[in-house]
Formats: sequence, C-alpha cells, structure tokens
Amino acid sequence: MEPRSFVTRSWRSLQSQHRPTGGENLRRAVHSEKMDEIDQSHKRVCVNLEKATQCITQALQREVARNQELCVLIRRMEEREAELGQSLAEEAESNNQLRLEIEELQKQLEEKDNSLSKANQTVTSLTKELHCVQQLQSRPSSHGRFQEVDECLQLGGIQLKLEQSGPSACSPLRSEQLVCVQTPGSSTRNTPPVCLIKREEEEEEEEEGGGPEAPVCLIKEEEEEEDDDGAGHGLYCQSVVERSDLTTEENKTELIQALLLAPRTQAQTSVSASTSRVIRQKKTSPQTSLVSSDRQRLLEAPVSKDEAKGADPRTAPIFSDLMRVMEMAGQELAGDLCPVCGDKVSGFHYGVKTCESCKSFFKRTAHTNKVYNCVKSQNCRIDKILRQQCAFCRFKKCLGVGMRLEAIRAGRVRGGRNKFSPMYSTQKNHKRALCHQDKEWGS
DNA sequence: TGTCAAGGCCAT
DNA sequence: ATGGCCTTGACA
Ligand SMILES: [Zn+2]
Ligand SMILES: [Zn+2]
Repeated sequence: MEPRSFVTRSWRSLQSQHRPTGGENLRRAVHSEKMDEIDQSHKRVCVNLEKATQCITQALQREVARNQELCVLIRRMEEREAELGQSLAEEAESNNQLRLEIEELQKQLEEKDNSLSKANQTVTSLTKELHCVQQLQSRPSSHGRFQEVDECLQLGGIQLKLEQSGPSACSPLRSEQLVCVQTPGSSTRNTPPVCLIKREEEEEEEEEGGGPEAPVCLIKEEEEEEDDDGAGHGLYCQSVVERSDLTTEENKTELIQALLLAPRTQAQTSVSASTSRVIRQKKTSPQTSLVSSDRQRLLEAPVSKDEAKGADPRTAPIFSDLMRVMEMAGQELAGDLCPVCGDKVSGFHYGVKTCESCKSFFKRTAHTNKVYNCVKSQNCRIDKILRQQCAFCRFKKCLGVGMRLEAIRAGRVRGGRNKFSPMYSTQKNHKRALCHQDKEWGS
C-alpha cells in the first residue's frame, strides 16, 4: 500500500540520518510503536476507503444502468407519444371529415324535406281540386255547363304541375301568392277590374239568386261584405283576368272564377292585410276548396292563431313549430330562458338566472363533489332535452355561464342571503348586477 | 312583513 | 340521477 510504504520509508530514512544514544533508545521504541499504530490505522482507513470506493462504484454502476434503462424508456415513451399524436391528428381529421359529411347530409335532408312538403301541398291542392270537380259534375241540373268548368280546372291543375316541375320548383301556392301580391295597376287588361267583379255578382244573382246551394250563397255573402274594399277587388281582378285566359265563354268563366276565388275573400276583409298574413291565410284555406263548412267557418270567424292551427292538419305542425320558435325567441329576448339549457328561468341561482333543474343539478354536483366524465369531446350540446346526456358538459356550461361555487354554503346553512359578493349585499347593487348580466347576454 | 336565493325533500 | 316543490332566514 502506497501511504504505508511512504511512512515506513520516511521513518527509516530518519533513523539512518540520526544515530541514537542510550537514553534515546526507549523513546525511539515508543515512537516506533506509535508509528506502527498509525500505520495500522492508516491501513484500516485504507481498507475502509477501498470498501467505500467499491460500494460507490457499484452504486454508480447501478445508477448508470438505471439511467440507461430510463433513457430507453423515455425514448420508447417519446416514440409512443409521437405515434399517439399522429393517430390523434388522423382521428381529428377523420372527425372533421365526418362532421362535414353529416352537415352535407343534413342539408340534403332539409332539401328533401322541403321538396316533400311542397309535393304534399301540391298533391293536397290537386286532390281538393279534383274533389271540387267531382262535386260539380255530380250536379245533374247543370251538367253540361260544368263540363267546361271541369276542363278549366284541369287546365289549372296542369298549370300547377308545370309550375312545380319547372326550374323554380316553388310551392303550388305560389301562383296564388304571386297573383295576390301584384298590384291592381300591373294588370294587362284595360277593363276595370271592379267591373268584372260586378258582372260576376250580377250574373250569379240572376242565375242562382237565393238558391239553396250553400257555396254560392256564401260567395254572395262574401261579395256583399267586400263591396267597400277597392284594394281587395283589385287583387281579385288580377287573378280573374289571368284565369279568364283559359276559356272563351265569359259567363262560365266568371262562375269558375267566383268559385275558385271564393275562399280568398278572407284576405280581403282586412284592407291592410300584409303580404305575410295573406300567405298565412292561403296556407289555411286552399284556393279551390268548396267544402262549405270550411268556408262558412272562414267567413264567420276572424283569423286567430289557434284557428289557423286547427284549420288544416297539414299546416298544424308548421304552425306549432313556428309559434314555439317565436315564443322561445321572445322569452330569450326577455331573458327568461336558462342560459345553460334553454328551459324556463325560475330566478337567480348561484349568481345566474337559471331554471330549477340546472339549479338542482349545480347544487347536487357541488354538494357531493361529483366528478363527471364526457364520453365525447367535451363540447356536447346542452338543451332542455339533451341536458341529461352529459353531466360533464352540463356542469362545464353551468360554470361557463357564471354559476358560482362560492354561493354554495359550507355548513349547508339554509335561508338568508349570501354575502359572497359585494354585488349581492344590497338590493340596489343586486339590480345593477341584473342589468349588467342582461346587457352581457344581450350582446 | 314580503322577497328571494339558499338547502331539503321526495316522486319519478 | 333528476327536477319540481317546500322550508328557511337574512335583508330591505
Ligand atoms: Zn337550465
Ligand atoms: Zn360531453
């Protein structure tokens, strides 16, 4: 061992340089003993050091091995992460594609729905026309006369069909609507429209005056009511002129016109009827319907929302949808819809005007420290129907619209007012908070 | 004393 | 679990 040999050598060299006397011998011996002890202790220390060094070396080796393993693991993890990232990107891409496809399909579905409803309307109106013709034909007294009526109506039906199959592909009601919104001044005929109507009235009175036939009586009533309505007559005459192109014999044509146009008198009863209202009335009263009960009802009762709903089973769902949408829009404007699910607001809950169910949901979630998971991509739609589907997204939306966890009371204390925010400390401030929130929602 | 936003309860 | 209704109690 190096240190020991060094000490021994040094001692020997000292001994050789210095010759001892008799008294010094004892001292030298003692010194030699001490040096031996030191040598031994050195030896022990060296052994210990050696052992420690070995231990440290082993530990270091182990650490190095472990580090290498970790490095390998890290590399594997990185590779895996890269793979996952790639697959995630791919999935996102495919998701986007699918979303686009879904959107396209929805558009197609909407278009098909539209065309279907248009076709249904056409079918219904044609059926009614046919029914009308059959009724007319079933009258034995005026059989010959109504054969021409039939021809005329058939021509009208063909016209409708043509309109539907044309490039514009509009509703079968369109021709009627177009006629309706045209102004009297746009008429191509020189004959004053009012005259045409008057002649109709006279002829009808001559032919069937006071007769038992219900439809004709109704027509008369209508025309009497409309006498003071110049604008309405103008509209009428426009369509009369158009329709009269179909036949040559005037009195028959006029009868047809009167029959065809009779249900439209409802629109004429109100002078200032807007276009939209006229169209709505058209929906509920098919142009060629001769069912006396329908017309009687239309004449007797003013137009109301419920009336329009019940008038025609085909239009009932459209109307209910429309009314629902309008009601919702109105409530939203008035701030009466829950910002989370769109249900009816029942007051302020946890700092936000929400519905009762969202209040309960928020309360439950906060009190029980529930942890939800979203099985989709954490952006589920939440509305009155879908709100139960994903609690995670519902709670997220609750927090998103501003519901405050601070309003949950630690000791579940009932009653009283919260003091978690200075905004709610006074009613004045509270109202200010309301206004502020309304403005935020409104923007 | 009335209001209203908390928590509680309970039928579904 | 949900949601409608009830009870409570501080505050104006
Ligand atoms: Zn809600
Ligand atoms: Zn979700």
